[in-house]
Amino acid sequence: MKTKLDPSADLSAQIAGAIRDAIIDGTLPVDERLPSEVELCEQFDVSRSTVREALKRLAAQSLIRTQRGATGGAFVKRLNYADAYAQQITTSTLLLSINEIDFATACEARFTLERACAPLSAKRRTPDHLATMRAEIHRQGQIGLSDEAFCASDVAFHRALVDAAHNPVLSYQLAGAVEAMQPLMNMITFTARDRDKIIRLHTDLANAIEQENAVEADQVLQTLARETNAMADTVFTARAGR
Amino acid sequence: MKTKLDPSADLSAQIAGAIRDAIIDGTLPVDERLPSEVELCEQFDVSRSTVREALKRLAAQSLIRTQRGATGGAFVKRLNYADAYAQQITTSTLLLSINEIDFATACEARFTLERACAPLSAKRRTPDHLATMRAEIHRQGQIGLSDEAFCASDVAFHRALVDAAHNPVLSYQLAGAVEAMQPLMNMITFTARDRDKIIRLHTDLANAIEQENAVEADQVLQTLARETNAMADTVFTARAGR
DNA sequence: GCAAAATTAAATGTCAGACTTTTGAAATTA
DNA sequence: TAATTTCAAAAGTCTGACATTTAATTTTGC
Repeated sequence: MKTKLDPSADLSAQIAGAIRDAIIDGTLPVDERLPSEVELCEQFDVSRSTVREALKRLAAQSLIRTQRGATGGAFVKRLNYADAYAQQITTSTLLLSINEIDFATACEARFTLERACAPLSAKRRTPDHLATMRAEIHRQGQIGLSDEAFCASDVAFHRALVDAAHNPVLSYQLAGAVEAMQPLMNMITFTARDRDKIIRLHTDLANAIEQENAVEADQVLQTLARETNAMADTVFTARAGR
Repeated sequence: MKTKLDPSADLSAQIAGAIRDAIIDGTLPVDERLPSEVELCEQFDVSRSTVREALKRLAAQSLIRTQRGATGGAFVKRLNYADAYAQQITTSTLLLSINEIDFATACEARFTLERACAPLSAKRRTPDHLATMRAEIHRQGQIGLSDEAFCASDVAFHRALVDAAHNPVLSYQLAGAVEAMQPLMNMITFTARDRDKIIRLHTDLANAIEQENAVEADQVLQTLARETNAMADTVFTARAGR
């Protein structure tokens, strides 16, 4: 079964597109083995290099995995959350940095999404998630903690808050927003007073979630959003002044 | 400057990773030309096929674009929203379908995110967005409209609602959630009465947004979420019964 | 001298064929 | 029967060639 391609356009992109479509619409189910490279050469009437370039494109999108050896080949990959996260985060991070999204916009998006999540988290949180949140709060209070480590802990704290909603789709969407902001957050140097303020708000938030108090959690998140913006403003105006 | 690679692992993946890192951390700025394929061969001490496979991986993630000809080469691409959307939607769609996310979970995520957006939309909506919403409502009322077209219009309506918040990061995040749900939505056949109900709620929602009434908009969205779940339940239990 | 046309060079795109490495299965042997 | 060897299929890599595209350069014609 020869499949026709447009010889004037990029062949490997066309082949990758054809296979991608077959995966998305279910023609090629998960764990199905694709034809071998040589068979694909014959099917599309191209050389092996071209087929291989197409397969690498698909591998880069986590659509296939390959195995070497006798029973090896390219298989439709069961896309897992870890791979999807990783891809979403590179894309989101680049989108923010390249398109010069300002801190306020990214911050608004992040806290808007988190506030949406909070009522569900308050209702469904388990001791496990609360423990993670408390542990991160404790870490944030340690002296000598670098700004990067503080920000990383901040991400972990908010991640736990989101995961507590027990909705994998929400977790997936929000992970992108929160993690993509990290490079922006890392531009800020937090003063000791800033950190204290954040830690206090985190504690309030954890308490509200523990008490299943969605209204209180929402208010804390609003305050946290305002404070974060204010801190960023201070840093950026000071930097612009020099 | 030779860069060392681990010869036991996938070479093209390592090269792609090295270049990707350089792009993400800003070492390679937007529109910068990468070394030519031959130069990359020398730098990494591999053959041209391997270099090309690495470049195709990067192209698949929209990190580079290539130009042929004398002054051509591979350039760091300015990632735009359209490309980022497209990638996010393929990933989200696959994640939902492959991991058997149930309708209720996806639906909850979608409406939770939309409800987060609604207050901002109510505050910032322009006549333009309202006009789009009204136009889609009108289309949804046309007789003889196929289920697919109805769903597509539904997506367009909610997209306009989200875009009215005037936050590109929110639009980006939500587009993934809403569009990824479309295959699930397309499994549902809406009865005429269902459509009427949805159209009435859409009208209420557009009115609330027009009147800048965030509370009302939130309540309508909650109702819409409940109704959508109920309709899906009816369809799925009926299907399971047979 | 200037504009159009032809040439050239550099880069990606494609192809063909060889060799290497991995890996499971089959054949052989103790 | 169990361990070992052999084999074959498949992906991974390399080399070298040719095709195509594109901009810069050179040549030509007036």
